[in-house]
Amino acid sequence: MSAVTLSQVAREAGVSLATASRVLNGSDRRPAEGIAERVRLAAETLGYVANAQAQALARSTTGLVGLVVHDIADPYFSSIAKGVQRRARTHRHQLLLAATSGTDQLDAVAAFAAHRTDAIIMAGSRREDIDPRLLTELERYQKNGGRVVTIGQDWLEGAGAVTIDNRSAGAELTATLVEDGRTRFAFLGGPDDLTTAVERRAGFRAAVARAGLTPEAETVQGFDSQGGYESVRQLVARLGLDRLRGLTLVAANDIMALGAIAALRHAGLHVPDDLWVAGFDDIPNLRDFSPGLTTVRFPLEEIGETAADVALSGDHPRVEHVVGEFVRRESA
Amino acid sequence: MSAVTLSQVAREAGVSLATASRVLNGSDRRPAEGIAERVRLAAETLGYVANAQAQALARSTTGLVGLVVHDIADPYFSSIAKGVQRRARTHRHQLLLAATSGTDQLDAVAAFAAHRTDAIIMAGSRREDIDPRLLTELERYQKNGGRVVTIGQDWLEGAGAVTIDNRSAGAELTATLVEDGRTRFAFLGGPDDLTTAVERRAGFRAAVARAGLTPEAETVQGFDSQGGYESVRQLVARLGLDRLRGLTLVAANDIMALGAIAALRHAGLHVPDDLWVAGFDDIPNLRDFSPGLTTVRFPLEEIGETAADVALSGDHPRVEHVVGEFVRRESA
DNA sequence: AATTTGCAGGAAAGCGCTTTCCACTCTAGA
DNA sequence: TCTAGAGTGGAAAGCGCTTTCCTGCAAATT
Repeated sequence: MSAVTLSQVAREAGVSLATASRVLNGSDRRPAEGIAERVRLAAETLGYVANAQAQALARSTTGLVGLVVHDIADPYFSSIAKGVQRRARTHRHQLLLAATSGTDQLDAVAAFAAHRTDAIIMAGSRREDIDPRLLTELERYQKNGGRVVTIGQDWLEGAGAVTIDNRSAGAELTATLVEDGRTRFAFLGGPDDLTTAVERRAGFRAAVARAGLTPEAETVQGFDSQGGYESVRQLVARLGLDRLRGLTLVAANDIMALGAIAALRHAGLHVPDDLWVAGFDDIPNLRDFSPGLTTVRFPLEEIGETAADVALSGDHPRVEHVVGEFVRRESA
Repeated sequence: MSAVTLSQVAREAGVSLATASRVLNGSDRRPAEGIAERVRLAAETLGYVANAQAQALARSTTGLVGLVVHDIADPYFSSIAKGVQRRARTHRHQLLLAATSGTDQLDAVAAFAAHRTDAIIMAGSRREDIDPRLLTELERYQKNGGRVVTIGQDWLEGAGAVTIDNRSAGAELTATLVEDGRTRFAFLGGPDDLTTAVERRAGFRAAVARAGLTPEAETVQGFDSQGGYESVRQLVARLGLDRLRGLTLVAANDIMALGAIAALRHAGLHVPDDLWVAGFDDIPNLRDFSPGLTTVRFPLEEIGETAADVALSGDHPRVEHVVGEFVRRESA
């Protein structure tokens, strides 16, 4: 990547480097209009494009913000990413994206640190047992002036956060269903080390217990459609079709709920005639799905936007709290 | 973002800058193991993290690859992004993401050029009338040694590409349906300036004409779920419910097809009992949807991977061609 | 008329690295 | 024993910018 440099432009315009820099790349000192015009013309004819790396080095700020997600193809994360991207743009920042399908958040953070992003947004659902090296890396990053904001919970000292009240969401969803007169529940859960999944289940359990009930089953599967599907197969195997009737299945997220409904359909059970299913998140395009999924909405894009704002604007370690909103549709 | 610098490490280790650089940041010259060990220790204790900006400046290569998509929350693009991200990682590159919901691809490309990304992947569906300034910008970028690869069609001289045969896909899908004995067709189309949408429609038209038939309607709407929904409302208004029965609706993509099916459901029509619907792409999680959507599969993640490979490996202006695969499900 | 201000453009010192030379030591060949 | 050759580590010149001073000039002040 060679390219026209600022000094070529300066020479062409017959001015110094300093002047060229001042007119082209912003400064509080504005050279005289005549000169400025000459510089602009020279830049235009030569096709000058500022070198962001050099600028970053000189200014010691990069205009980059890093986002780490688990799986960018998951609508949950892609919605958040969309929000982040939108606000990053208004803050005149570029988005560096890392999808860490595995446990390699560490690599991603290290890469972002190397690129000296102005901020890092951690959207990957937190795992219960955080890799201590991740913590070390993030703390060092913060000490060097980098900002980090976590989405989900507020788990890092000195970092901003957009917290999501998964526990209450789980409890309220379940309580509402109890009020509907439901008495038999099962939870289709995600992996035990995923905080989001764990908290939603905790809320579910609390609400069920408060109603004096006992869940008939709890599964532990992947946090995706496949996980929902497998959960149902497991339930069918363990309880049998008949005992599934009349059950209310609370899935740890919408995607799992969708997978569960598909599995139920394949098993010959119909939602909501035979049993009920609810989820969390209210991912996009749920409206196209039938039966409409009863869920707890979290404004995903907005969460992304807020995260970007927290990361990129004035008062830093700020934490914004997001609560879910019960959305009643046909499935439960 | 201040941080520990290489020269601090060098001083701590009692060696020169050159040696420290050679030990820590890769070089064909490997300093003696004793010295190397000292440097590594110093780096470790000081918490050194190489400054990618400075490295980029010195090496004149950034290890960045830019991806521009229309809407990262659209499963079509997020799947591609997932593939790109995965391969970028194996090529040891970081992903710079720009979502240009509007016409501002130009800004995105300019930003990528400023950041001296090693390559730019244009996944945003091409518009029929390309902004000439976009072309200029991309050509300059290429002249400076940047690689660009386009996804969809091969519309830029000197660029790599992963071409998608939308026209054939449209034709084959339709032809297959004709073979099934369908005679009455309608096309639910995307915007007229979106090449993907236009080509799929062209294929559809050709196949219908070849069968000696005439489409009963063609709509022009957004390329999203909403567009599919609106298309159906329009059809209902224009043709009436009765004339919709027995029709085969070919939507310009899966998302539109899903929106269409939802609209039909709301209108009291059932797929596939009353009429049929088919789409394109085979986006993820379609399996959870009922009725299963008949579609033409394009391996989205794989397309992303290929694009990244074309962008980042040996022989450049390479073009890979992707053809769709008919997938029969219940909806048509 | 003599001085101070105010502001302009330019020279040059970094920003944190990589890499080319260079000087040097040590081994091996004659 | 002498010299060529093979390696070593280090000095220093960039990479393309920003920004601090500095100098010089014209306008403003007495």
